[in-house]
Amino acid sequence: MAAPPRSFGAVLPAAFYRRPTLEVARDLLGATLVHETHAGVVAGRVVEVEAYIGESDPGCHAAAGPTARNQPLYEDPGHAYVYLNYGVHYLLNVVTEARGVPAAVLLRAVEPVVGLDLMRQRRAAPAGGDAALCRGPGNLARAFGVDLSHNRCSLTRSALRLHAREAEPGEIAWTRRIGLSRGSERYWRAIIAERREVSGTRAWNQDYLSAPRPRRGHVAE
DNA sequence: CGTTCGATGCACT
DNA sequence: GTGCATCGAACGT
Repeated sequence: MAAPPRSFGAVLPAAFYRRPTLEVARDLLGATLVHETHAGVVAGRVVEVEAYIGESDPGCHAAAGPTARNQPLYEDPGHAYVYLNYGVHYLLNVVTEARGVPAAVLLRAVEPVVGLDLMRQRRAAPAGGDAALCRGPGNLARAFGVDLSHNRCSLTRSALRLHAREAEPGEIAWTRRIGLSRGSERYWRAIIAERREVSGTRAWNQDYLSAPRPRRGHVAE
């Protein structure tokens, strides 16, 4: 069998997610995403996230108000919002703010830490090596075995969890969001700078050099 | 290095 | 019927 699972920080409590989304996004950098399944344990350190905040955010799935699909965004902070994108990839979000306030943080990339063999299996050993195993939100979900069955699951109680970071994450940079048809002008993507596991081109990742700081004020009423 | 394009399922109009 | 919070292969510079 594999080596005994190493210990991580404490599981992040619901109160962690019940805060302004940009603060949650920032504080998720360096946290550890863990998933235990019958196939084994995988874990990785979060290095890239994006915030989606409210019905006034054109990039947020709640931009047109509540629908059947985006219902989890309106529910309890600390739960997962998973959906199928482009008919091909599952994307994993963590719900933030408060009940009734549709907001979430998209997990876009982690640095593989535990269960690399299982990740390689699930990802069919991608070109780019281990740094690419969980680079990009679709790849991350695949490497972690996350699919629609994890929609609405509690990230504070289930086999899919986030653990508090145990060390400072390093330099954090805010950039424009990537890949959106609307809302890409907002600097709501946070990355740990200079990490090979972060997705996007050099241009996208250097965009922060002239970027304003993210605006505050997206707090639940 | 860069850009373009097809695959693919389903929510939404 | 339209349009994606993507990915990787294929091609151009």
